[in-house]
Amino acid sequence: MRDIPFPARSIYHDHVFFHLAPRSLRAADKKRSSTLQSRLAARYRACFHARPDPSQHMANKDVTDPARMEKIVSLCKRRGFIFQAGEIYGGLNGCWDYGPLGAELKRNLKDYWWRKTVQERDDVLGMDGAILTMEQVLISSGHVGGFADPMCECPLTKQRLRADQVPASSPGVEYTFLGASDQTTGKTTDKTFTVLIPDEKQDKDRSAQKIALQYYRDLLGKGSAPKTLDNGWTVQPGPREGELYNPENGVLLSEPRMFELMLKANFGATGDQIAYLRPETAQSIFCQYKNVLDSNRVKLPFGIAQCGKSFRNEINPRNFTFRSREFEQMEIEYFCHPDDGLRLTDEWLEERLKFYGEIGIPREKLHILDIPDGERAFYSQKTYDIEYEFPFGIQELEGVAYRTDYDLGVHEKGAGKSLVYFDEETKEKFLPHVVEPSAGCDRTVLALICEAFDEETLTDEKGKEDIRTVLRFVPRMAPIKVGIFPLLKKNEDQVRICREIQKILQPWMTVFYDDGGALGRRYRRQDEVGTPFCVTVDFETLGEQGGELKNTVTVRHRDSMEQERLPISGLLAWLLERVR
RNA sequence: GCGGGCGUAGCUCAGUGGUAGAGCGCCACCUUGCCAAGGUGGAUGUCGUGAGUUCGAAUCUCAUCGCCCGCUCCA
Repeated sequence: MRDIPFPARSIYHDHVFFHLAPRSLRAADKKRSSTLQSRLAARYRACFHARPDPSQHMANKDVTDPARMEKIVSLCKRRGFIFQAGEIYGGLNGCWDYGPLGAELKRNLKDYWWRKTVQERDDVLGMDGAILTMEQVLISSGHVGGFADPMCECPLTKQRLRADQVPASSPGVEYTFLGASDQTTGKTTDKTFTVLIPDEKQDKDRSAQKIALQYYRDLLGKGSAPKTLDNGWTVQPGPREGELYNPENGVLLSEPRMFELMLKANFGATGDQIAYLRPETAQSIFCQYKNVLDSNRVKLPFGIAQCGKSFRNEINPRNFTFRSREFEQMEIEYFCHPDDGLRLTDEWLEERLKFYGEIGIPREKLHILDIPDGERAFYSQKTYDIEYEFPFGIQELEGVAYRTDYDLGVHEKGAGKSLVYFDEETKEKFLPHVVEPSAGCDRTVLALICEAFDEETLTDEKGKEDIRTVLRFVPRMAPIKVGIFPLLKKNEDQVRICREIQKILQPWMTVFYDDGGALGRRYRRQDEVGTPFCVTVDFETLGEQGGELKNTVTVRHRDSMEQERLPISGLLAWLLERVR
């Protein structure tokens, strides 16, 4: 991908930059362009006071790279990173299993996050809450009822509209059609269709018939045969009380339906007790905030971190593991004095960006959105989205949200228990505010793979070209740290020494022994799964070429393909320094 | 959930009503003294699943599951 130079601009701190590499669009897809363009334009408005003309930077740069994504998905399956859940039964939509290498990768990410956020900080404690969640908790948080918007559907355009956002219709005449038939196929329908034609419209009967025919044409099949409106129609003044009409075409919308956004679990002897699978790990933290505080002698500001599974009934899982029904979150709820909330939100953003750098996602590939007023959740005073340039588009990895005292407030009220904090020093009593850096674990794993994936063209002495597929994980994320190979598998001494080296390294890191095929091929196999180092035991190791190189091995580097000679005795220390 | 496209070996795909295929990968043996594809042999499929039409279905029809694109949604 080519990058168009663009000035980064500081918006609130000198050290935080908005990365504005404007993404452009596939010229072939105009419809898509316009949506994306408007979305991007909105982002520019959101991020800048004085904004540059986005259109200047939109050209000639593909925002998506489906071919690259296909290769990544294929590699993931072929080498055992990620499989579709229940694949042999046809697969379960929106669910994925991590294979051997994927599990290592994900574990490395979670372990590193835990180490950095919990173990190496004095002010953050860990917890691990239950997945099954009481309905009461989620009623208080607003997940039951509150966030599930009733939606209506337009039978003509199939558009979905939020019932509470449909504007009132102006007075007119409501036509109800009672059915139609197709003269050639003989197909008929008695489905009714209702449309409101506003009073100011001329020739209402014709307008109503035209739109009804459009509806029945879609229903009966798109053949060219004329359709007839059977049974005529009825007319009454509209709009009727309590009914909603599509503002664009006047069509009567379907009854509002609630969308089930959470997954339920039934249990108890007769299965009539219900609980929800948590839609986020945050709620158990809020509910246990007081217990953690009381049992650990901590003072504000402090945080509680949790990593674990959450579940959402995604309408439309998509983009490989990016949007799944079951996913893992890495969340921190950082409790603080109300005066410190905004400052800490900025500090956490910076902290989290540092983290992404440490796991191998460069700052240039991250986009930070400062979500403007009106687009944030109503309780949030500040929200940053950290987005990554996936091959399928720029998508969110993490949100850093200043949630004020909303969460503790609703649980205090819902549970009827005081969650007020008493500051010994200032003698002040208050409900703590919360800053929440909430990261998607599976998304980050996907970002790690996407970022690491590379195809390198090598040219040998004869000028022959060869493509090397390599995953350039930073060593601390790599599923396998070291490959161990005998130069010749028939040489018993080489094999024995390899096994000895394996025993030395195994307690400290993942290693992989391989003696299959030519040595170069083994190197390439490890490149493809991102193993940063390979150790080869050869004839020098055995001391056959004079004693000088005895007990040394070749260490080969994944990225440069260069080699160096190291003594076996120093191997463990040398590797530990580089893989942690 | 709606509309369009698609589903054949581990992967990428060819095969449009008449014996299930190719390349790569994989396994075994040989060869190989440090960057893949040299030799010999081998395994692999209920053609996504189920029903229907047909003497006969990977191929046609319907349903279903899944994937991709677009809408919609994303606390």
